[in-house]
Amino acid sequence: MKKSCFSDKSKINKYSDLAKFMRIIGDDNRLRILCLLKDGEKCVCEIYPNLDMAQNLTSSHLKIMLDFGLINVRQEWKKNYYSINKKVFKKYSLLLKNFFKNYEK
Amino acid sequence: MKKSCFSDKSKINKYSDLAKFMRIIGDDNRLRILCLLKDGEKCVCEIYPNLDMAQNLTSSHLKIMLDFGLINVRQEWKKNYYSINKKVFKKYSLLLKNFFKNYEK
DNA sequence: TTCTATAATCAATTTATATTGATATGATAA
DNA sequence: TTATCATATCAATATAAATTGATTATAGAA
Repeated sequence: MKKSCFSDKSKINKYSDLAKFMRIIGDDNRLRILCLLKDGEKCVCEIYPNLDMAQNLTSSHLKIMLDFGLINVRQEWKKNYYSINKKVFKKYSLLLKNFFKNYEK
Repeated sequence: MKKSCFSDKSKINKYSDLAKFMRIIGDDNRLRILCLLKDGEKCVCEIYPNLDMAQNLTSSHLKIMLDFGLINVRQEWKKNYYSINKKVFKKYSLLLKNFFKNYEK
């Protein structure tokens, strides 16, 4: 019986990490924010009017993704510019790819 | 300014569907169940002892994935055999691949 | 019929997450 | 200094999801 799904500690951690990542991006608002950011760095003031979200709500979703490491901030004058952390995006992109590898064709 | 992330109805729905899918699999227990099922069809009685989960908890996670269409059931005698719905797996696999397409290298 | 195995369901609880409204911070401009 | 802009944070609330315990349903065996 294959045990690698659950009894191997490093695999369990990998899954729990992947699950957390999916909960981070498994939210309509955050997915839309990411979609905007894929187009390039944006400040909060550009994000929330376009997504029709409250400023504080937008900030809080940005903070969730920032804390997870999915995005970066850069401060300039009074503005905070957010951008995608490509390294982390790549990491999870590959984990997902691996998880689904036998189901793409 | 690129608007396709949020103002195009069909894109919004696509994202909200993808977000829901990620919430479905963004759970350690469900991810571990799926990992088991990738190995082939299993009945509940094979799943919960291996994952050290309560039987009813296992059933409830299976139901969540079944309702979403991610897995199939087949009844035989008193046992319910669950398996991965490859078509649905493929669908989301491709959506994810597309979402991450510029971040794999 | 009664017992047992397999599994689902329900109600209750716990835990986590999202959202809102109000306020605070810090920088710059007037 | 005061006003304003961009943003973050906090407390409160709302909503949703996970988990548990107990019960139910059903099929087959004794």
